[in-house]
Amino acid sequence: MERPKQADVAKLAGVSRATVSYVLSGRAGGAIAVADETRERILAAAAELGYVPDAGAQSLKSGVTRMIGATCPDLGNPHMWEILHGADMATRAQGYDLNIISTHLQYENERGAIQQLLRRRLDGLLMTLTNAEQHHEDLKTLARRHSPVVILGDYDHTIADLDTVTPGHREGAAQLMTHLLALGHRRISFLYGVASESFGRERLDTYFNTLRAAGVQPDDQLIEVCGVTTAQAYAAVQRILARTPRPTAIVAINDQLAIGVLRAVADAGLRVPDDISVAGFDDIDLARFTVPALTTVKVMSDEIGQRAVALIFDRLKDPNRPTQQITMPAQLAIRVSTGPVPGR
Amino acid sequence: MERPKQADVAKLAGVSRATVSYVLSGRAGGAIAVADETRERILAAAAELGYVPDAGAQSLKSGVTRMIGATCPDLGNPHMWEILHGADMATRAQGYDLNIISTHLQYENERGAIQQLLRRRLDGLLMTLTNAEQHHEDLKTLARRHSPVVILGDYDHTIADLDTVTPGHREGAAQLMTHLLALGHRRISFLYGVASESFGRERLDTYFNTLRAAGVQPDDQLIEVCGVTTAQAYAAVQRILARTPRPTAIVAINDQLAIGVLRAVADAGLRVPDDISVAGFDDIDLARFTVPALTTVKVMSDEIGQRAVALIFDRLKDPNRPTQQITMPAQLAIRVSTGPVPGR
DNA sequence: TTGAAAGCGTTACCAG
DNA sequence: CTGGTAACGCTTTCAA
Repeated sequence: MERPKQADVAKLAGVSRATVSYVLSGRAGGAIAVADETRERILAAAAELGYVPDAGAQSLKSGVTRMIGATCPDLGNPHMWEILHGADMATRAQGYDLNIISTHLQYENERGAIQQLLRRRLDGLLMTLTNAEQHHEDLKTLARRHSPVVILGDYDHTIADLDTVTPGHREGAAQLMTHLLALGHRRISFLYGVASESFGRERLDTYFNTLRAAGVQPDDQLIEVCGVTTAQAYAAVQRILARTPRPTAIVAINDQLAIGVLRAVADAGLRVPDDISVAGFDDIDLARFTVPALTTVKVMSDEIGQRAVALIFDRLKDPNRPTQQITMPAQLAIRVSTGPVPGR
Repeated sequence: MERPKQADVAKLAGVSRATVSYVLSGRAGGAIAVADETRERILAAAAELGYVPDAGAQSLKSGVTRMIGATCPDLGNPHMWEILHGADMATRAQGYDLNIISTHLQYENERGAIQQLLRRRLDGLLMTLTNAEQHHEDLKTLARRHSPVVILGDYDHTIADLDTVTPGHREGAAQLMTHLLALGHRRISFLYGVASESFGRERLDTYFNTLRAAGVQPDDQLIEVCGVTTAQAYAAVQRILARTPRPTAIVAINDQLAIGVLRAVADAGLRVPDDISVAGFDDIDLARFTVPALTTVKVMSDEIGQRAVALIFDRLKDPNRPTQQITMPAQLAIRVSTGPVPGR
């Protein structure tokens, strides 16, 4: 038999298709009563044939797929899969499947994920957007329809009114800058390696604001833009170190880049933190294992994923509820890669 | 309108549903002819309503979903997402969607992925199995049906006859051991951090065989079992270093663990490679950026994903073709974490 | 308790 | 070129 269908099970068990449906969907026993003997017979027949209901046909009828999507902008960033892990656990807990969609930081692929939401009737979608502004139109439409979509990351709520879960990067950046200023650092370089200008902007903004509030005039020369990979960060550090006077600290916009910074600094014959301090964001698992261990802003990655999924299920329950904007707390994790400014 | 359907588009354009189907599926122009003017009208109507065809209904009809699944046993292992990246690109190139399913190294979740293949009618499934033997029954069934399934990793082909793509860990392990032996190492510890006893076994076997072939009697004391996380590797190294005499080299079963080894060795006040050599497997992106840079076995992660997807499409084209077992080449990447045995 | 039949949104065939 | 109609596999009334 190529692929047994409900009718085959019914025939083998000698009952009607309706009865098979009742038993297999677990509805028998409640409102619908089915003889125990019949029930066993159906179960046995299904097992014998290796029958598996066709989810497509089921959802055509029911309108739900029990499938939730989540975009991953960069499979190479450990921070993302920590979030995805939390999302996956929360999704499974409800008996749904999580479908991870890699977007490689590309607009078309992000758009493709929205198309999957629509075409494949995903019951929900978690999105990390490289550049939300580009998706203006689509997001407006999703918002208007109260689609079960949650945006992860810093997001300009005025683009379209959607549920969001934002890591506390802003708060964390302030803590980190305060920490560095207290150690006497004034020439602090910021390594801005992201996919688009708007992404991670909140960390850069906070960098400027905190400096100014401390009476330090920011120097645009100290902002170094690079790509998202560790290798690109490594290359960018060469440029940073060539500046005179040399910065006394480098803040990378995430830990993935900070790892490249640590290595580049070591290769330049400088010591961390004696000659130069290094810090990152996210507190990925590996941050504790770099040499030296990395000072970084801990965000609650796992919980971010969980909360986002919770928002999806909330909206599924009540599609018209007002949108929610959740900002997760952050906490500076001071390790050994940051220290007093040299000569102090 | 809640969700426009084909009929709505047809009504707005003033044509029949069949015509809409022809135009939207791009079949118009060939065997079926549709007036250009009509065609434009339909496209305009679809755009105006924001019509998106229902993939569930389409695949109920066509029997295909244009969706391929891929399990990821451990989102925390960079090697995996390098493979997934390759798979994703290859999948997209064919206009299919790749659906990444996280399994957290758990049997039930791996089984769940197989269920998704069946229930959701995935057109193919890439599987990395924690313990293939456990899946004996399911795999046999899949093989019998010539299901479009590809197993990634070292796999005992006699369990069930399936397509496989295997990283060249065996060959790489031999190269690595030869390298260490040539450097004078005899007490080489092997850090075996995997989800189950069968996983990664080929590397351990090769370790034993190469030692014996070199006339070195393996010492079971030097095999240290741990979990899959960097933190667990870190803890395991404490135990390894307590051995007397202390090993002169530590081989970790993958780079993710090797990073924990590097850090633990540094924390113990030992220098790599002067006091102890360290090596790993996979050559993840980060391996070049550890301090010191890690000697490791490079496997062609991206290509592994690509080849696996190619096997899926091959089978889709010809379901009954014989199975293929592909082993990808490996290459030892000698960096600075390995050196001559101390005192030589 | 069970069977018959309608319908979910789509495609594809067959007459007009 | 277009409209009607029969599937695709399933769930769910409604009667019996």
